[in-house]
Amino acid sequence: MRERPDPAALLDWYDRHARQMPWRVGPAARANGVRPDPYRVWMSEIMLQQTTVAAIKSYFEAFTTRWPSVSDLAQAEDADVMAAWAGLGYYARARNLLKCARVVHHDHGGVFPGTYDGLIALPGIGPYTAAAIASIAFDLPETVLDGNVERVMARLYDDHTPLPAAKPVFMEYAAALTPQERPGCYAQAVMDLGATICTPRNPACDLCPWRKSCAAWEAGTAKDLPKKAPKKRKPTRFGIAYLARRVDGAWLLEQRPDSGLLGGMLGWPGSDWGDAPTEDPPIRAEWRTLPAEARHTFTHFHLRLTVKTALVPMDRAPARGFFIEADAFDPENLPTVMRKAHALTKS
DNA sequence: AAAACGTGGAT
DNA sequence: TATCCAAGTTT
Repeated sequence: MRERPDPAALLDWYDRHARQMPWRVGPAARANGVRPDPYRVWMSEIMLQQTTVAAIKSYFEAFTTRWPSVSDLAQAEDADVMAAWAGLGYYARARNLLKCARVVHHDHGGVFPGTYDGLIALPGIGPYTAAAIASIAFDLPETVLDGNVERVMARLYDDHTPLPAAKPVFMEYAAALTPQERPGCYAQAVMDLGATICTPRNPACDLCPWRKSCAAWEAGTAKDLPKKAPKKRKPTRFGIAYLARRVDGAWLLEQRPDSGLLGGMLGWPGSDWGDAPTEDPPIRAEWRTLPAEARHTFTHFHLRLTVKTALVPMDRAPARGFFIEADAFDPENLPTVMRKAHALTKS
């Protein structure tokens, strides 16, 4: 007979195997009443949305060093924050990060709300992140349901209902297991379990503290769960990017509109991205087409970008965009697709 | 409620 | 090379 999953067994496992992260307070220190800085927890959770721990590492370090508190961040320039986020993706997160910091600074005295309802009212904080901050930073018994927890629940209950339709049910499973004791450790424990043991492929069931409680283990179906709705295939779009360099070395860039793809980021002026882009140079010049195109894949389409370059005189005004002096230009401040286009000019 | 929204690493 | 995947939110 299968046993009910025991939160205490997972907590015991976590006490021995908790991963260390720069924003975490380990189980031992927590037992002594130490809690993590809500600002750092929040920052980590926003960065971790659909993003791996490895990918955010240097960004978390850079952000928290440069802006040690939420009030510091609230007073930052938009352009500095967007530039610092460049390369991490999902740029709405950066815009909302700044919005959220400013609301916390101006409306909450620089102190994060200590409730789920207070947190979810903030920009960029949805159901998962509100529960994560409430539990991890404030030790409230809120239930986190992220991709890890969904996978763990699908397997514990051998539930073959495809995601995302299964989400409400998985939430019920997860909520029923959330303990009143040590909810902050528990939230991190169940996500650590999903990240290190109950992994998407080749789960390490032998090492799992919940193996005896796992219906999928019993049924031998763990590796096939969770089921997911079939994905749509990505279409290919085409575009043109115009990389103009002034004779003094300055580059012609533009700030993209706040909404939509790469919103709020710097980028090369270009055509629309579609089936057959039309020429639309941002400045009069003799344009040369580079032999290779920049290829990049976004969430929902592939892009093949034709890169055109030109050298322009000092006194010529652009129709779109603005020149950035060579000294002030850093391709690291651009989103990845724009970095790729720039890199092609150097080979 | 389905679609938009990035990127890099693993397989 | 193609596909999947990673601590989701917004519209």
